[in-house]
Amino acid sequence: MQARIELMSRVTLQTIADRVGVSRMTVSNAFSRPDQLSPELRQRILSAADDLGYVGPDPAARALARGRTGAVGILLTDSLRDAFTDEVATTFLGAIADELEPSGLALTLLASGRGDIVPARDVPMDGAFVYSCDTRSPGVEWLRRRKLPLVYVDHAPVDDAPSVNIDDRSGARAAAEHLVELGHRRVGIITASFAGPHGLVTNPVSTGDGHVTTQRMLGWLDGLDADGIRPVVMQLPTDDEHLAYDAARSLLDTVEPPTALLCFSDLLATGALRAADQLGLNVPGDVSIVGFDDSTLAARTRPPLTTVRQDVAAKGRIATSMLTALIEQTRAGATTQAEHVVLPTTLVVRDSTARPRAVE
Amino acid sequence: MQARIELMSRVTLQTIADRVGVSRMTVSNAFSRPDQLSPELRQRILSAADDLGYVGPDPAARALARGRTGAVGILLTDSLRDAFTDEVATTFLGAIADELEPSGLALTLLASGRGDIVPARDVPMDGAFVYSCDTRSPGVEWLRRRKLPLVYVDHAPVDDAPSVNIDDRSGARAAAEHLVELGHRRVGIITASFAGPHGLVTNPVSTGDGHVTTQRMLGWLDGLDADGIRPVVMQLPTDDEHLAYDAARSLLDTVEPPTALLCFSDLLATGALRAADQLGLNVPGDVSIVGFDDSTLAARTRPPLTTVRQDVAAKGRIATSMLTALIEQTRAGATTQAEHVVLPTTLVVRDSTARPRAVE
DNA sequence: AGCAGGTACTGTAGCGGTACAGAAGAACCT
DNA sequence: AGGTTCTTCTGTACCGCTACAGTACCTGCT
Repeated sequence: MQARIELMSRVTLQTIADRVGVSRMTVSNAFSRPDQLSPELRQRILSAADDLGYVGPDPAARALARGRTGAVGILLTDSLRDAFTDEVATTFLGAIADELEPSGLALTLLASGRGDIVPARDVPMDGAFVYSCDTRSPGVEWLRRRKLPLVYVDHAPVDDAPSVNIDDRSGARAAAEHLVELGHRRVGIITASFAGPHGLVTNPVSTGDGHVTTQRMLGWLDGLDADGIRPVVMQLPTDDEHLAYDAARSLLDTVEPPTALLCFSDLLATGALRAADQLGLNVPGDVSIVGFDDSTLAARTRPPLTTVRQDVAAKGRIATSMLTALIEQTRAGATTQAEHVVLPTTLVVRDSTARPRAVE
Repeated sequence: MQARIELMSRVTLQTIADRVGVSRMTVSNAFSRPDQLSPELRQRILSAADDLGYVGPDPAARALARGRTGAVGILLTDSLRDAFTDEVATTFLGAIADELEPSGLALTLLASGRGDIVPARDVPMDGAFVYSCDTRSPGVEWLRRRKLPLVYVDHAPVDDAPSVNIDDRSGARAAAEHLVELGHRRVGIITASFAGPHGLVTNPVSTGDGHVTTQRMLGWLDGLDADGIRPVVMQLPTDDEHLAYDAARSLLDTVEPPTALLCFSDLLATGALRAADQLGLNVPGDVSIVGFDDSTLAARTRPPLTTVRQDVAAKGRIATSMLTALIEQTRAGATTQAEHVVLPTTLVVRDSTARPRAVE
């Protein structure tokens, strides 16, 4: 117990220790390991701390000493604003936040960080989610280099780290097959890809695409190829309703328009619905439209959308338990084979798809 | 330069210093203050660091030494999941995230934290937003005790801390006056309050309510009182469309139903619209309905909603610049009078309000 | 009496950085 | 030559806390 000079300075464990006449360590224990000292002494310490206006061990100092911060990060490719506009993303975030709550971990949103401060590199955290990011994004690279426990979501699986995906390919395939079964032969696709070329695309599977984009495209092609159908593909730079509207207009306003449209998301599908409406085309009479995700939007459009359902909340829950487990494991020094979960998708048929007029 | 034993242990500044043959401080400078050493040496150090797989100064250690973490928190009363379901909240979060990006600060969502880990107390951060929280919530208390720079949003202003609010009261009043001017005399109110009693309420202004709830109620009453109108008030525990549906049904399905409904949010208003529809009542022919917020929902309902517009994005931007300024100030030791911003609200008249039949 | 086993508290040695005040030499000026 | 100023690097002293290995004393058992 060395009585340090007690200036007006900050109240620390030492301040309290000096006041009560015990060692700093005992004060620390009073806060962090109550079983290490007698209840009476602990009470004395706690009330002295209260007198001095001490709130509790400084989180930053504690983080350094303990080696953990109490927060996990989530890296999102898009600007964070976009993440908050997209219903699928917000649902996912909500599920994570919810699932994280009992563990007491906070969720830190990692901006891409222009300039010299890069959150993925500079923010203290115990682990992170990589959500729907480009594998080559600098943020991902930083997180990996930091050797943080990572869980990839909607992202091409990386060997050594656990991942959660949905079965995008099968879902897309089911959607395509559904159209084929109805008798459609001229099919348009409206998809979104931050990488690839935009506009009308001839070779729809490009290498630079995000995992989800690629998988869905492969699935659609799987379903169409069987019948030799070559779709017309419009690729948008983002998942935006207005862009989809324009794209759908230009696809539908031709001499021999597609009788059905496969869309990357329900949001794009609503744009397509609006375009059809604008052109005086009946859905599903003149053109069938299929979405993806089965967001709340899908059931509310007119007509309600045929779409591919994914369980976004489950994705969030599973990712979270994987991450907390991984953090635990890493701390314990254990090494387990990384798990790669793929959640099922199911086709939900509503009223936006029907047989094309020609075959009726 | 003391050559510490170099085990398989972690790579730190010292490891690199030993390797290159300079002091640890110089290595630190190579990363954090490039102007303090010659470009050549810096390059040597950086490449040595790269060889050793060093990512950069450990964020937790740096946070302790520098006294800042690079993240700000946001405390939300509701479960975080709710925050992600509500469009107003997500828009607000998006605006904050966006505005925060250039500063390189990350945004940490503070869960209320059951159990012994309380993020508001235990997570390292440089400041925080208190968004639409109960003044007496334990989270707020912890943040205040930590003496963190705080900005209150949609929260009763606290003297010493800056705050951002919208003019809820005037907005609500304008909505009420609009109905009065149209000739409505029997008015119902559907509001949400996590505190007060729920169901039919006789004394609509209770003390335990949130600031926003109280202000809107006062505004509505301001507008109705002038003409001696005593509204029927239904108070819901949360901002939920289904609850609003039920509430609206029970209000409208009576002998002498209100000819107009004032709703706490556009979301509640959509519930009310659905209820009217279900009861075979025409909006606005049989009943007028007014929302609040002017979210994207409002323009999309049938009929489009008359509502009170608030600029949520501006709220987020202003709150963010206030917080960053406050953090800067606090660091500089300056003390300024806390600013209390109130943003305007405006009535947006669309097609969900009209004169009541009786007076036509 | 002698010793194992608790319980309650303490001291030391970090955790991995950064701030700040030098120190040593080169460059510039009069 | 002597003084000033810059540039470039170094040493020390923390930041505030915790892990861990004691120490001291008390209890109970043989």
